[in-house]
Amino acid sequence: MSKDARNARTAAAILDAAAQAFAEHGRSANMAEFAAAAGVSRATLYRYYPDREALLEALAAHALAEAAARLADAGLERARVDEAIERIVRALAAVGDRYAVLMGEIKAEPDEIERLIAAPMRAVFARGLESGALRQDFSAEVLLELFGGAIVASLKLIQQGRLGVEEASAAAASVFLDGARAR
Amino acid sequence: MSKDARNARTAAAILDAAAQAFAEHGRSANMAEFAAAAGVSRATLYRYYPDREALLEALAAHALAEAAARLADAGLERARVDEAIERIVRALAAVGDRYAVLMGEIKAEPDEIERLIAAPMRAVFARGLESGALRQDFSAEVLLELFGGAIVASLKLIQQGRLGVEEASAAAASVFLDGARAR
DNA sequence: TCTCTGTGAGACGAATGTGTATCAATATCT
DNA sequence: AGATATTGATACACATTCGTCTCACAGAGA
Repeated sequence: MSKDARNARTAAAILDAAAQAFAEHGRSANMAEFAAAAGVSRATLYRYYPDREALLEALAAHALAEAAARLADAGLERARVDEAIERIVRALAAVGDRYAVLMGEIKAEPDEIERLIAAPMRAVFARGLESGALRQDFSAEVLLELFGGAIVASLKLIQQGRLGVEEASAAAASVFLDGARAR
Repeated sequence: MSKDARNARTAAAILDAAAQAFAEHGRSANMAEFAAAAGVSRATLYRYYPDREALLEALAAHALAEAAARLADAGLERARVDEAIERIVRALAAVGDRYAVLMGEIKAEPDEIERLIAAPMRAVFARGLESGALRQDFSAEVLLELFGGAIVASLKLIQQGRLGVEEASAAAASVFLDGARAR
């Protein structure tokens, strides 16, 4: 294996371990804990990520990229609005399952989040409002926020092991959708 | 004013200021910041609350007591299920508006939370399931969690100033209720 | 084998936050 | 006014974490 490839592999391994350690120890996880989780010395960790912020940034970028990829793969614009909403829940639940703790801590560019995550969702809701599939008495923004609440709730159910990913996604999508649908 | 009354007043003032500072500076607020927010020296702060944990505990107890009081005043058991759910949202939105940041940080006794907050809500949902007012395909636990997600979403809308307390409460209650109601 | 690169181990200084102690100044009570 | 309690300011010891640095060691490649 070339040294570049090995470096990239180590960097990725550190990132994966960091994500896990972050989920376990919470927001206050040390660089030492990240290093330990990655099976690497603290010195090495600093060689790959010059400081804590860089690590968190890389972590956020990683999670963001994965979520964006799943969302892009979901073919939202070609699906009916209610089907699209179900797909969004499933896509984000699958990713958020591993990165949920980052939610309140992310250092990613808000522009990127807006462009890759919020915009596609917003488009679905706008379409739903325009086509009359969604109730008209609340704005897309408000519906989007409530939808986010449902997703977060489903993530909690998943993390507590009370429901599987599929069940939790279905519950969140079904309840939200029945509530947000035009009658 | 007697010294006891004055002490109590100072303690309360510190607590109020701490709640505000906590909401502003977030989870990592210093004792120094709490003291400054209360217009009191750090030494005095330590005289009233021997350590950080004691302060946070008192803060949580305060918030919990207020939420519990509002919930108890709501007369949930005497209202129809959907009306009770609307009242819960309004009650918790009014309190959570000021204490939302504590959500993930509370040091309160889980028993107390269960007894004062979760149990009354659970009772409403159990009643709704039993009477057929709520859909039967999800457990009370799951519905409760999704309901919590809706409430948190409404708190976010309130804090961002995008909706008033009344509007946000109404939106959360209406969307959740339409989604959770039996058809 | 020799060299080079990456790594682990550990020491280190700087910064920050916590909780304690002291003392002078101020407000309150008698 | 005089005694007492409360406060602010300040200094301190202690712990934690961060980020840097050095050095010895092991493995890959020439």
